[in-house]
Amino acid sequence: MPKDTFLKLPAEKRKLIERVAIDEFADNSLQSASVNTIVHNAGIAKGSFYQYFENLEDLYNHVLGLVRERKLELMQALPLQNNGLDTFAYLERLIRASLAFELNYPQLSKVERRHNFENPITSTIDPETGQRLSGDGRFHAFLQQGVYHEDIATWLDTDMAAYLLTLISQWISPYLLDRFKQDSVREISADYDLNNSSLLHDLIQNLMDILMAGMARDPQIRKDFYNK
Amino acid sequence: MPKDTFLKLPAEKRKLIERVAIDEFADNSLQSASVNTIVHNAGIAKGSFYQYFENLEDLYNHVLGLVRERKLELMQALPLQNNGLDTFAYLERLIRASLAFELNYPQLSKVERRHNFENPITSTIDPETGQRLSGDGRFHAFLQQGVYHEDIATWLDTDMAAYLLTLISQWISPYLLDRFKQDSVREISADYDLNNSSLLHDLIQNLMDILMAGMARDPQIRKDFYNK
DNA sequence: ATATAATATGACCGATTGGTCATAACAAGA
DNA sequence: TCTTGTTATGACCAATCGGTCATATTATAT
Repeated sequence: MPKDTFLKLPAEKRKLIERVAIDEFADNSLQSASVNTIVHNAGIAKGSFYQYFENLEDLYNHVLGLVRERKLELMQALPLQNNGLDTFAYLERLIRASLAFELNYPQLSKVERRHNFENPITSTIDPETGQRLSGDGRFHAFLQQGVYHEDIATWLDTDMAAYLLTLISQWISPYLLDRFKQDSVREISADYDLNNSSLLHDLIQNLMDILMAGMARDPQIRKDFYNK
Repeated sequence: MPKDTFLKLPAEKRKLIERVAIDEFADNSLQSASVNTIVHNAGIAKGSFYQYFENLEDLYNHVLGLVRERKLELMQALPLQNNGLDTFAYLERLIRASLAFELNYPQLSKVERRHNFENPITSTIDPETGQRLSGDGRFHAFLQQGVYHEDIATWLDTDMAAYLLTLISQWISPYLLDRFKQDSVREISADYDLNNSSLLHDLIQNLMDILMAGMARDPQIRKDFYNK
C-alpha cells in the first residue's frame, strides 16, 4: 500500500496523481505501464514517486482500491427494489450499478475491465460440497437460491448461467453507454439521471426480458412479450 | 507482412518461431511483448529476426493471420446442420467451432481474446440505412433475418442481442474447456472428438436452451423444459 | 574449385526502463 | 535565528529495449 507521505499529501495533488495513474492503467497493463510516463504527466519528480509508492504495482493496487471504493458507493446509493430479494431484481440492480459506474468513472471502468481480463474468472471448488463456483459466487448463490425457490428454471446449469451473468454484467455497460451517446442529443454529464433516459430504460428492460425469458421458471413470463 | 526469407524457411524452423511468438502474444500485448524474449526462446540471433520481419508488429499481424487461417479451417470442417440456415443452428455452429478452436489451439485462442480485448467491438453506422451494426455484423444480420422470418422474437433489440451473442461466442469456450477438464478423467488430446463428451454436449445444449428461450419467437419452445 | 548470392550472427548503438541516493527545499518548534 | 525532521528533486545507475550492420557462414551455380 502507498506510504504515509502519499496519503498525507494535499488532496488536490494526491487526486492529480491518482487521475494520471488511472489514465495510464486504463490504456496499459501493469506490464506495459510506465513510471516515467506517470511522473511526467503528473509533473512530479521520479524520486517523489518512490517516496509515495513502493513501486508501480503498489500504485496499481491503490487504483484497484479506488475502483472498489467508488463502485461500492454507487452500489449503496442505488435504491433497493421493494420486492428486494428476487433473483432478477438483484441482477438488474447490479447492471444498473455497473452502468452508473461506467457513466461516472469511465476511466476507472476501463481499468477494472483490463484487470478482469488479465485476471480471468477462476472457478473454485467448494471443499465441503465439491461444488463448482464460477466468478465471485454472487450470481451462483443467487441462481441456486432461485432454483430452490420458485423463480429460476430447474433445468438450468446454474454455474454456467452464473458465468454468463458475470460476463454480461461486466461488458454490457460500455455497450449501453455507446448506444446512449449515439442516440442522445444532449451532452452526458456525470450526474445525469439515468432514469430520465427512456432509451437506456428500454434497453435494460429488453436485456432483462431476454434473461428472464431464458432463465426464469415460469414460461408465462413470455406472454406479454407478444403485446410489445 | 513477413519477408520472403521467413516464408522460405524450413517448415520446422518457421513453425518453431511461430510457436514461440504465439506463446509470447498469448501472455503479452503488442506493447509489452519483447523481441529479445522471442529470439531467445526461439534460439535465433536478433539479426535474424529482422531478416524475417519488419518489426514486432509485423510478426504480430502474421500471428493474427494464423488465427484466422486455423479458425477458418475448423469452421469449414464442421458439418452443416441439415436444417442449415435457421438462426440458432448457425449460432450453435459458431459456438462449436469456437470451442474446437479453443481445444486445438489454446494459445492461439488466448492471442485472439487479447486482440479482441485491445480492439473492442466497434459499432458502425450503415450510411445508407442509418442502421447500427455492432460486432462483425454476422449476428446482426442473422437476427434481423430471424425477426423478419419466424424464429426470433419481434420485441428483441437485435443490435444489443447481436452484441450479447458476440460476447458469449467469444468467452464461453474457455469456460466450457475448464468444465471439461475438471469433470473429465481422460486426458484431452487435440483430436479428441468433442461429440463424444456428453458433458460438453449437455452444456452446449443448456446454453442454446437459454438463448432460444430468451430470444426465440415461439414461447412454446419452453414447454419441454419442464420435462428435463 | 571458384564466384556469387542468400542467410545467419552477435557486437554494438542510442533510447528508455525501474529504481537509488545525496542533496536541496521546506516546515515546525525552540 | 537555529535545529530537527519531513518532503521534493533530478542526476545517476545497471539493465533492457528495439533496431542496425559489418562480417561470417552457408547454399547455389558455373
